[in-house]
Amino acid sequence: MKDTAIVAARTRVSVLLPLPLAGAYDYAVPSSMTIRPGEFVSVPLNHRELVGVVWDPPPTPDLNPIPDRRLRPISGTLPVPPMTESLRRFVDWIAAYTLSPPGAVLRMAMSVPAALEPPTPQAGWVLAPPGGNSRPRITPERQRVLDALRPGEVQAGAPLAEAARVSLGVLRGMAENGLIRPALLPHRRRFARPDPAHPGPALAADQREAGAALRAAVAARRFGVTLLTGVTGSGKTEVYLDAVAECLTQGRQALVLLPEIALSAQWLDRFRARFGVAPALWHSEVTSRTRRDTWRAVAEGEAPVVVGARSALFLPFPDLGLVIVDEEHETAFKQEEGVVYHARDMAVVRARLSQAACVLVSATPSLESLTNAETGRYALLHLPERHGGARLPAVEVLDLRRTPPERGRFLAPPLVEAVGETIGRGEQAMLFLNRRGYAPLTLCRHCGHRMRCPNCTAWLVEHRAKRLLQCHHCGHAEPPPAECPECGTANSLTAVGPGVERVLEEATALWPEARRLVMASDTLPGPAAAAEAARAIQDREVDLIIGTQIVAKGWHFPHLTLVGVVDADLGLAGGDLRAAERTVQLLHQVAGRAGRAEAPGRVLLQSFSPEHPVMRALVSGDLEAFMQEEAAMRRPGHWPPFGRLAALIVSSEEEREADRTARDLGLAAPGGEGVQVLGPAPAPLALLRGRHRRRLLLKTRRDIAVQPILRDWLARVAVPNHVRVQVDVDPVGFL
DNA sequence: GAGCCTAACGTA
DNA sequence: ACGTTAGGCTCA
Repeated sequence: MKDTAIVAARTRVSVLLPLPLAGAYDYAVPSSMTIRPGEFVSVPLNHRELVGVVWDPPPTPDLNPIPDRRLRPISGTLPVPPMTESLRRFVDWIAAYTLSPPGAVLRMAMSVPAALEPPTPQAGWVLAPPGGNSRPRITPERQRVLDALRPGEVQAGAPLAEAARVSLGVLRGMAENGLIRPALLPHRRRFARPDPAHPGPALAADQREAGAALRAAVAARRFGVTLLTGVTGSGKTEVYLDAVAECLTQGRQALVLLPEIALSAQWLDRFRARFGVAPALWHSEVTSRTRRDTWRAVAEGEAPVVVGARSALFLPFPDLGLVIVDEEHETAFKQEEGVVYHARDMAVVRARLSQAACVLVSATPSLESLTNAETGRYALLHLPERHGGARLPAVEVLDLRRTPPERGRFLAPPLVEAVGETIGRGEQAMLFLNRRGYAPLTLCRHCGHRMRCPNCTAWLVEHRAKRLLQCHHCGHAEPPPAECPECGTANSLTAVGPGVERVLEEATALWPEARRLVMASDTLPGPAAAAEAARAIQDREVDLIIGTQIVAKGWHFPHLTLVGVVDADLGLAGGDLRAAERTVQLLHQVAGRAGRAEAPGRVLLQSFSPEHPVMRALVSGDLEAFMQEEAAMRRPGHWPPFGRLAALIVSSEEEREADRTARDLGLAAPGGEGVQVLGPAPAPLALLRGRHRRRLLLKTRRDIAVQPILRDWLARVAVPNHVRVQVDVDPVGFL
């Protein structure tokens, strides 16, 4: 049924409320009201008024409906464009796929309650028509106001007064004298329309070709997915911005999803270079006023392009024509709390339900997307080379067994030498270590006691600058004790292993003259700090960058020619299915920061196992072959993407309760052809935020859906209060 | 999600 | 007997 179909004849409708209820509730429609599906309505629930959305009749009618006479009436409708059918189906789809209550998903699409209220019209001033009997005096101040206002133009008081360099009192006086009159400001268009014809940067031949293919996909106005790959620095962004331009020409809206949007000032510069204006932004740092305006502008079709984090998927686009997921391999797209979903996969669904083109972009695509490209479900576009004279950096492994660092140090002599040479030449170097703080472990030299988090199965990380031992999982922090809490020996606690702070300390000793900058999430709080750091690096105010994974994300540092990876083996330990894939992706992205202009780049990987397939892939640069080996390892056991996986995480503050429920689930485990349950076993973080966690994994063949099996399974097991069973369909990272 | 009910516990 | 609090239930 189309959204526009009027169902005035209905006396009752289903209303989905943004609450974790099992389903929609029915309400009576007063005869004076015309209600369409998707309408935002205010309804009574218990003793309060709530805003919900008129939902479509459920496919199977309720066997035990509330009788009409017991229904409560809808109180009113809200003056907002109704939720589109495609967004309603998206909410239903995610709820069914993730086994979440639909209302919990709806809440994500109603995250800005203020946007649903009628906008308060803003007052301003307009020139009064000439004439009238009295001739008011025109002072210089008044003249400046008259000059600042064009005939018929309405301006708000504060900016008008500022433009005319007068106080607000002058405006009031002029109004009394009939020179100007109050008027309502026209609805301000806050989002400039990006101009698809704006002259953007010149594209190379292969970029133009890929751009044309994407344009054709957008112009088809049909659903389809394209995987856009290409080495780091090959200009993928400019290519997909071409697709955005086509989408604008088609008069439809475009959505670009980025991980860690807050840190992408450089990305916005590129957008501005292509279109002349900035896009609408959507992420957690956007202020409430802007959120409200953005939500409304999107709903009214006045924000043609939105760039945002994963939650932007739930914005009310009336005519979405293109969804782009940049850095599609990033695990940051996985939402781990509340409704557990993967934004990359949901972007594909959103595009399908909106008849839109979808483009997944990465220099290091996930095995999931590569496999979909191989089987023909996705189209594949590949940009083979860097442009502007830049070449891919040369990658070497530094064997730490043969050239170990000095005792108590973490940089091996060849790396120390390379960094010294690089900054000596006036170029920039980067040391990458994916670990915040000073040291990951504090150990008693006397008794071997390790400083552990009281709430989690984790060591406390020393942050020396803050004089704290911190847990990176729950936020627990304590000052480092003077003596060992176990054996009482004084001054016996030692820092073991490096974090970026400790690498900085070593760098300071080695190159006291070099200008150093640490980039980590806790040293760059917020987008402004990150943007400032990027500017300082681009303007060559920095010689040596020491950073965690935030340095891997899409930065363009033209003067950076050397990247040293302090611990390339980090991340390979542990039984994670995707550990190798993720390490290759991360290190390849980090390596890709080097040599993005004329000067060639060099990458040194410090490793204890240079023969590991991950190191070999990085050195050869042949990621394709590496991914094929990965595929060959996962295919026989039906591991993703060649099979399906769902995790049940059982957690409780009482260890025995968690164990008992996990065991009960294990006893009730489903089976049969192509269905397998692994566990229960302690979850990788067996204790997290004070809760004991057990995990079961359901693995099925690709042609078997996990949701009905999970629903059945959970229905057969009684879960006591205080025990939580969290369902994670398609888990990434085995937390 | 939030108010309301109930049960359990504490206090005089 | 009465007040307080925590947890569970229900909402159309």
